[in-house]
Amino acid sequence: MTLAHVTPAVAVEDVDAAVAVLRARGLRVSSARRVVLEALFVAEGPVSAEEIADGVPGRVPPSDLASVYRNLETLEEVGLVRHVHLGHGPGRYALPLADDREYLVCEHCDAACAVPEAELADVRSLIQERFGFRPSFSHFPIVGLCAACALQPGGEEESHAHV
Amino acid sequence: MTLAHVTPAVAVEDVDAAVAVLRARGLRVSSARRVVLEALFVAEGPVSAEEIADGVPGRVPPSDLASVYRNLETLEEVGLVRHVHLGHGPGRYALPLADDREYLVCEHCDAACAVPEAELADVRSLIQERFGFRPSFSHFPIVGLCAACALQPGGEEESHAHV
DNA sequence: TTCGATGCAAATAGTTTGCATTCTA
DNA sequence: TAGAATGCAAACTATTTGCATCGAA
Repeated sequence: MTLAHVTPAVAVEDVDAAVAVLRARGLRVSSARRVVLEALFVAEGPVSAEEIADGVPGRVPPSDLASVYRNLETLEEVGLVRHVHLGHGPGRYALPLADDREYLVCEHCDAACAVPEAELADVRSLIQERFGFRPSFSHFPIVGLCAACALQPGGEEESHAHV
Repeated sequence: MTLAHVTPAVAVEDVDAAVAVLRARGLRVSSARRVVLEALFVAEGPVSAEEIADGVPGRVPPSDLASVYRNLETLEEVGLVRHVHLGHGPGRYALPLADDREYLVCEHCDAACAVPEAELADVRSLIQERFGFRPSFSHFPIVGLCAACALQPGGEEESHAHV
């Protein structure tokens, strides 16, 4: 599954809008599929398939993990979902919101810091000019040390991730 | 295993030199451990643990995969080995050679293009100035589209990886 | 002769697939 | 009511761990 063909993002403002997109593409709107969308709308940032399958108490019912994966794949083909690999750990899925954000992931404390994608524009063009290589920080983001962890070389094992 | 403490690289020119380093650290030199080193010296670039365990016909005998992982971990703690995550797929291990190289990985054709780490210096400093974030392209390299794949948006499923 | 390292097997995490059943369109 | 999607179980990939045995120092 080398996302060779990255479907253009389809930003929608609520579950109903997403559902309309699905119908427009001739896809069925099952409750399992709707639940995945609900979980993504409730989520504050990129979440794992397992977190989606677990549901959100009182807000989103739990669902079958395999179906979640299948639905995420379908939704991503449609453009309603994107996924990122934030260093180690499971892939994380999110809605492509209006303000596109990319991540800087700290490999020490696991914090993922979201920056507007525009702010990486000249990093991207610097790399493209020099190597003829067009980096995409949206699927495999930049990993390194956040400001805090760069300073203190010794300790700090706390994870203050805010994905 | 969040490589919080990245051991300084120890570049050696042959298996015997590596073995000497092990002994100096009070580590034992078993045949399994020596075989991992031999495989890494024979390898042309970063290889997976499984490739090491499979051995090289006529040159390096196959070995137990679990032991390979344990030895790679030990060798990495000593600084004799580094590992990278080249997009999807297994982690890949290599000796830290004198001329440090980092990778640009094409997510379309899987080619991994090695560039001298010095050539990424100002990409690194641009990111550090702007975000106070110190990127490390050595563990999770930059992923995107290589020159060839960036040009032809449609086809091309061939993998011309040269890691 | 000790304790680090091995090799096998089993466990684990993340993800995918097969298949009979369910339910949307 | 056709066939898309589900849900469960099982397979799969990458990696780790338990444990009895072996062997380097």
